[in-house]
Amino acid sequence: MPSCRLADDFAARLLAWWDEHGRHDLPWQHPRTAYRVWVAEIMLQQTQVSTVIHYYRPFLQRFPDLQTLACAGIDDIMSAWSGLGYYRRAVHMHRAAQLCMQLHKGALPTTAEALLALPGIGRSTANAIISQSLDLPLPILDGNLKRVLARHAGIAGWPGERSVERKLWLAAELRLPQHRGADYAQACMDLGATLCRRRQPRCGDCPVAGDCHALQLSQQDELPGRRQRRAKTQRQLQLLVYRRGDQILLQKRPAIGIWASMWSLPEGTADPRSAQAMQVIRHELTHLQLHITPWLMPETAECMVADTPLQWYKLRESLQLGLPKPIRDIIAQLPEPD
DNA sequence: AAGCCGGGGAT
DNA sequence: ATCCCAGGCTT
Repeated sequence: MPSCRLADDFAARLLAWWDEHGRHDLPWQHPRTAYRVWVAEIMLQQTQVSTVIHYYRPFLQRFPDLQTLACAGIDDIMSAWSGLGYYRRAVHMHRAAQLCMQLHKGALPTTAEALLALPGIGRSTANAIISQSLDLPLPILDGNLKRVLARHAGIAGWPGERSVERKLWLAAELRLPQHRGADYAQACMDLGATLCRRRQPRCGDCPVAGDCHALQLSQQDELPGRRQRRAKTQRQLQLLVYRRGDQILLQKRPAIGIWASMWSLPEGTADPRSAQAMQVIRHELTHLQLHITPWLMPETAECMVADTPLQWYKLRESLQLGLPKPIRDIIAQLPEPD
């Protein structure tokens, strides 16, 4: 069967390359327990290794096992997550940990199906956890693999499209080895991260360049295809800065929407006759552009009643809470109290 | 199928 | 400025 030859060749060459040139010292590789791999995989969703590196060890120090995470308060978890972005991941992880306490005797389940049922875990993440912690060969399809496979198999189109994604999953399955599932998953990602990069791929060093479709046709720069880009919607955000001596008033964001469940500055409208507009901050997200106007409220102003919790914090303490970056920046540039 | 959800790094 | 990153969830 030709597909077996493909799998053997591809995986064997990749593994041989990885043994010598791969990354063997990432913090979640030692030991490769399910909990440690899970935390890493969630942090790594849409987030680069170079960023996650700074968060992973402190997070594990604070939440060394699944039970600790399940029993922790969401504020503690959000604080540890602060700066990583996509904060819903932290909420999902907390809920997943509690579900594991109820349904799986306090451990992560050991089948992809059961993992898939947990919030925050899709097919790729489930397979990544199983393959790495149990050393079983299962296909994964993250940003690295989408690029590697689109090029090696010559799959055109934007991977966000269903039809393209289906082809990519099939290509991933066809290349699976019989053994060394954990090393193979890591090898695939290392190939994408270090050689088969978006720009300037190092095809001269690639172990699977010999039968790479993109290289044969010089299509490395065209594959994978890009999404059609759209204009970002613009959104205004008015934030209120209430000072009381060395304290500042913060408000919990709603559980849905941007910065879900995080502490932030209260949102509302200010009277420009009494409040002082600070410098407008532009904050880019994937799908929209925020124009944030912070309003310095007069000291005598009363804060309106809100539908989410309000809390006074000392300036210095507030910066330890885990605030969205623009909020941190606004607070950091406030003048010190007299 | 398309929209939503952050922040940082590279170019 | 623009693109991309160890994606998944919701509508």
